[in-house]
Amino acid sequence: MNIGTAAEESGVPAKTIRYYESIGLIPPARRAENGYRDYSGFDIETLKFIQRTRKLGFSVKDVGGLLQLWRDKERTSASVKALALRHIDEVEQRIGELQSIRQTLIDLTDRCHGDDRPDCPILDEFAQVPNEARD
Amino acid sequence: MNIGTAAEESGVPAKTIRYYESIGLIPPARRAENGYRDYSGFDIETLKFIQRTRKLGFSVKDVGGLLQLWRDKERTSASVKALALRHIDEVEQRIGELQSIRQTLIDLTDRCHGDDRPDCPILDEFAQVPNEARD
DNA sequence: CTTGACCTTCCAGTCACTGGAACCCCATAT
DNA sequence: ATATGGGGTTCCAGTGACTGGAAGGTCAAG
Repeated sequence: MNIGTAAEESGVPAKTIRYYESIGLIPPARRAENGYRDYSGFDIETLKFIQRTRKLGFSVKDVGGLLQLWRDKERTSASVKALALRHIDEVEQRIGELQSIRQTLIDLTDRCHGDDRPDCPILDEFAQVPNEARD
Repeated sequence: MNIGTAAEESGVPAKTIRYYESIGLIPPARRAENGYRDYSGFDIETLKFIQRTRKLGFSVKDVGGLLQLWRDKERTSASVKALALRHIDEVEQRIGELQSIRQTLIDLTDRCHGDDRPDCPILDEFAQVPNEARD
């Protein structure tokens, strides 16, 4: 199977497959006689695995770890769960930050009339003291 | 004021101030006789403005836009509000994505016993069909 | 006069791709 | 036979927003 077909089947762009090979996330592909990369059904499964974990926000490094655990039939489920739980922590951390940002922005935009006049509480807030010096 | 002091006062690292200058987000700093960058209180205000908007997740490009609006006394509050509302949309979008990721990961980890045995629903899910083919 | 803490520039690395140039290969239509 | 179009190959550069580090100049204190 050529890289284009592998890309289609796995959902990972051809360019990205080559990139994953170049950084060692996947082993170098077998080559056909003409020099083209040649992929098997198993390779596609690996690419799909990568695709799914990437979509769940795991870093490429973590995906590498997950791939190793996947291949290692002696792994403990605890080691996998630990990696996943750590990632959940990071995601929740980020959600919290974004929610705080969101609330601040909503407070600001609520106070801005948003018309033709130049005076704007949003810019005022960006320009003035952050919060506590208003007391 | 030297760059180190400006960094301290504004909260923007010296390295980052130079970077902002290099990409044109801020104009080239005045130079003292020894060639050192020299910052004024007004420069510090600008850096603080940048710091605050960056912390609210605006891209450097958007921060540039906000700086222009800030300097332009003829701007309309509507233009500022529009930029902010657009950013709120992006933030909410991202929060939604992360919440969906979080839920998926929690569902997965809940089903994983996390002990010494190798069988693990998390890896199974990453390896198997995504969702719909389970039906 | 030396030490250490500043400052300067410039280049490289991060993360995870993505775009593009320049080239090769292959099947089909003319 | 050949032109065309669509694969594939490599390698280099760019993205965003910094950050680290090397190599060197400057300055105040001991």
